[in-house]
Amino acid sequence: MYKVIENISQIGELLKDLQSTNLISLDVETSGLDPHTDTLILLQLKLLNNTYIIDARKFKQLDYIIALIKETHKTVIGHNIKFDLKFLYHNTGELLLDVYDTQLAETLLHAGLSRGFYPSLSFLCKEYVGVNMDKDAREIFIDNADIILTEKELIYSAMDVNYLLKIMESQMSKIRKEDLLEVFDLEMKLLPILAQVEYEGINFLESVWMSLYGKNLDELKNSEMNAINYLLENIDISKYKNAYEFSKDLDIRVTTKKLQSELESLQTEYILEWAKKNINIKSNKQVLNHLKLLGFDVNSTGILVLKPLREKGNYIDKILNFREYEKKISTYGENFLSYINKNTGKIHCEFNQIGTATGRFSSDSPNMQNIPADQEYRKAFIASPGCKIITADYSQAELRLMGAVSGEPEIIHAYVNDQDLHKKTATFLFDVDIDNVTKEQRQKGKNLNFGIIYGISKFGLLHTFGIPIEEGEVLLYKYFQGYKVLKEFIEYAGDMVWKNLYSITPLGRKRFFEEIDLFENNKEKFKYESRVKREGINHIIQGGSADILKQAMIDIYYDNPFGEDLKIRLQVHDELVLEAKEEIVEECKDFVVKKMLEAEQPFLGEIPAKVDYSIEDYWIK
DNA sequence: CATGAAAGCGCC
DNA sequence: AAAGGGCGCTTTCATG
Repeated sequence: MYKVIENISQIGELLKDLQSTNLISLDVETSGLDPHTDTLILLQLKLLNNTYIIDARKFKQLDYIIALIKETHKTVIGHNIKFDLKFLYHNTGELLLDVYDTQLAETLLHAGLSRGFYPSLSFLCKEYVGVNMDKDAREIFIDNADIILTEKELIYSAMDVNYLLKIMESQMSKIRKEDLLEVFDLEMKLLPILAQVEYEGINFLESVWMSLYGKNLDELKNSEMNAINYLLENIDISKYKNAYEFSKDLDIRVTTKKLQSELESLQTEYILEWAKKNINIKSNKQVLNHLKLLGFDVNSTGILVLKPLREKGNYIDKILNFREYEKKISTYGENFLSYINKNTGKIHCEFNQIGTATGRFSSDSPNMQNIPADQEYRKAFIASPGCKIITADYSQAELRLMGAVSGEPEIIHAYVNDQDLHKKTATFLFDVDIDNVTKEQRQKGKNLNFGIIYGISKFGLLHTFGIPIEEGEVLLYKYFQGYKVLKEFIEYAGDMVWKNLYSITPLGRKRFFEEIDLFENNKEKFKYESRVKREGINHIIQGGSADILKQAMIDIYYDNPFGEDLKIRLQVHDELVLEAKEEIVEECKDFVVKKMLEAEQPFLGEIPAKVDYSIEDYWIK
């Protein structure tokens, strides 16, 4: 059963229980998803076998309770607890730091498995406790801040904290069995940091963004007109009897019989006018037909296919030009303003700390990890008054880590002696002295270096860089003649991944692969085996690098001597964006860089860790 | 009309 | 034999 708490006189038993246990199951009910604009309605706590439901609208000493839990270092168990932390932080000013998240733990235990796998609370209750949770309490409270509580709401709310401890215990035994304790610990320490980062958001200067929008909107319209005009001038309209014939060839959808007959009666001289209005070059299906009419032999309109065929002023040039602006206007235009928080005026994206199979973050609402790298866009994300933005990123984190985990002496030697690794690779590829490497040769060296991390083949080199198959084959051969130990490592690691059906980062993060028994044929099996090896090897490097930046974030946060004067704002895979008080920004930068280097160095052996940084009024690399 | 897949492309 | 890793957002298009 449960006990409802509405005022201070009712907390005696709760305080007594707090002295007897270190484990608290916790959940909140709110009127919506945004801590800045929505209302905290209930806080449910389960300690030992007692469930307390605090009506946060009436109970005035919530800050006291949360501070007590925080200061006595109780472990707070929740499901997607980042959400709860943000609401509690907003309502009490206290950020709980000792947490266990059942959802995050489950994600960690299944990293890489079954796409779209979503560990909901009801799923875990069924899985670990064998209980069917018939209804989610959350929905009852949405947009219902003034709800009058009846037994129904209270029972549902109590249910949400009822099984968390049991789930945690079962998960912990799995975590130990899988030897995931260290990475688990890393994730749980990171979690509250992200709650605060998301809660605080980053300043956004709408005027900078919208002046780009205005400029790009003109460019978009021009480029669209250019493309359509070019198309209509370069295909033979006279061969079509009427507009319907033309629409079929262009694959413009004609959905009704009525429209069809109208088009059939539209004679040749009116086709152009109609076409100008109805051709949609955002439709790649249509563009593919345009290209065929213009004599290009292509089966896709993707940039990798089109780029080699691009010539200044031809249709492909015009389409690619249009697409560039279309992206800017649609994803990075007016729509983006809807992410400005009504209360704070800032952007509060979500960071999903195990948003990927490899252990990298993902970001959404908005995705702050794919904002155009142009200075002009990033200038819209600015420091608060009296503050500066520090941008700090690892230099070639993945390549350094690849050198270290493989033990490849040539890579180690290059970094130890501060050589340009891409140039060094070029010396192997083209049998030249490092001082005589041309720009083009260095570029190919770079392509190969990154390609290797991704498990590229000679076909991939053709597809991505247009390097002919024969040349690609030679380049790969020479690459591995130069980096023999790396080649051995890749082969060994691939065999291990395929044998174990998981791969593992230096910190111990695992990425799992499905066991598939039944293959239709050897071809299918070979295909899967290749994929597992490729993705598994990549996980060691990509996931290993992710571990390092996560560790750095933890060290920066928990050792921060500057308090409120230094804050993490964003994370972009190998880069941190922070904000610091102007007067002490140099010291803050030194501290951040030091912590990042210290997090990376233990994984690099002899290879020196390296961090680049900048200090500006806005986000810039 | 709603929904989901696919294509395409922004970032590291 | 297959043929570069990891994401999220926007648009079109097919389906029910």
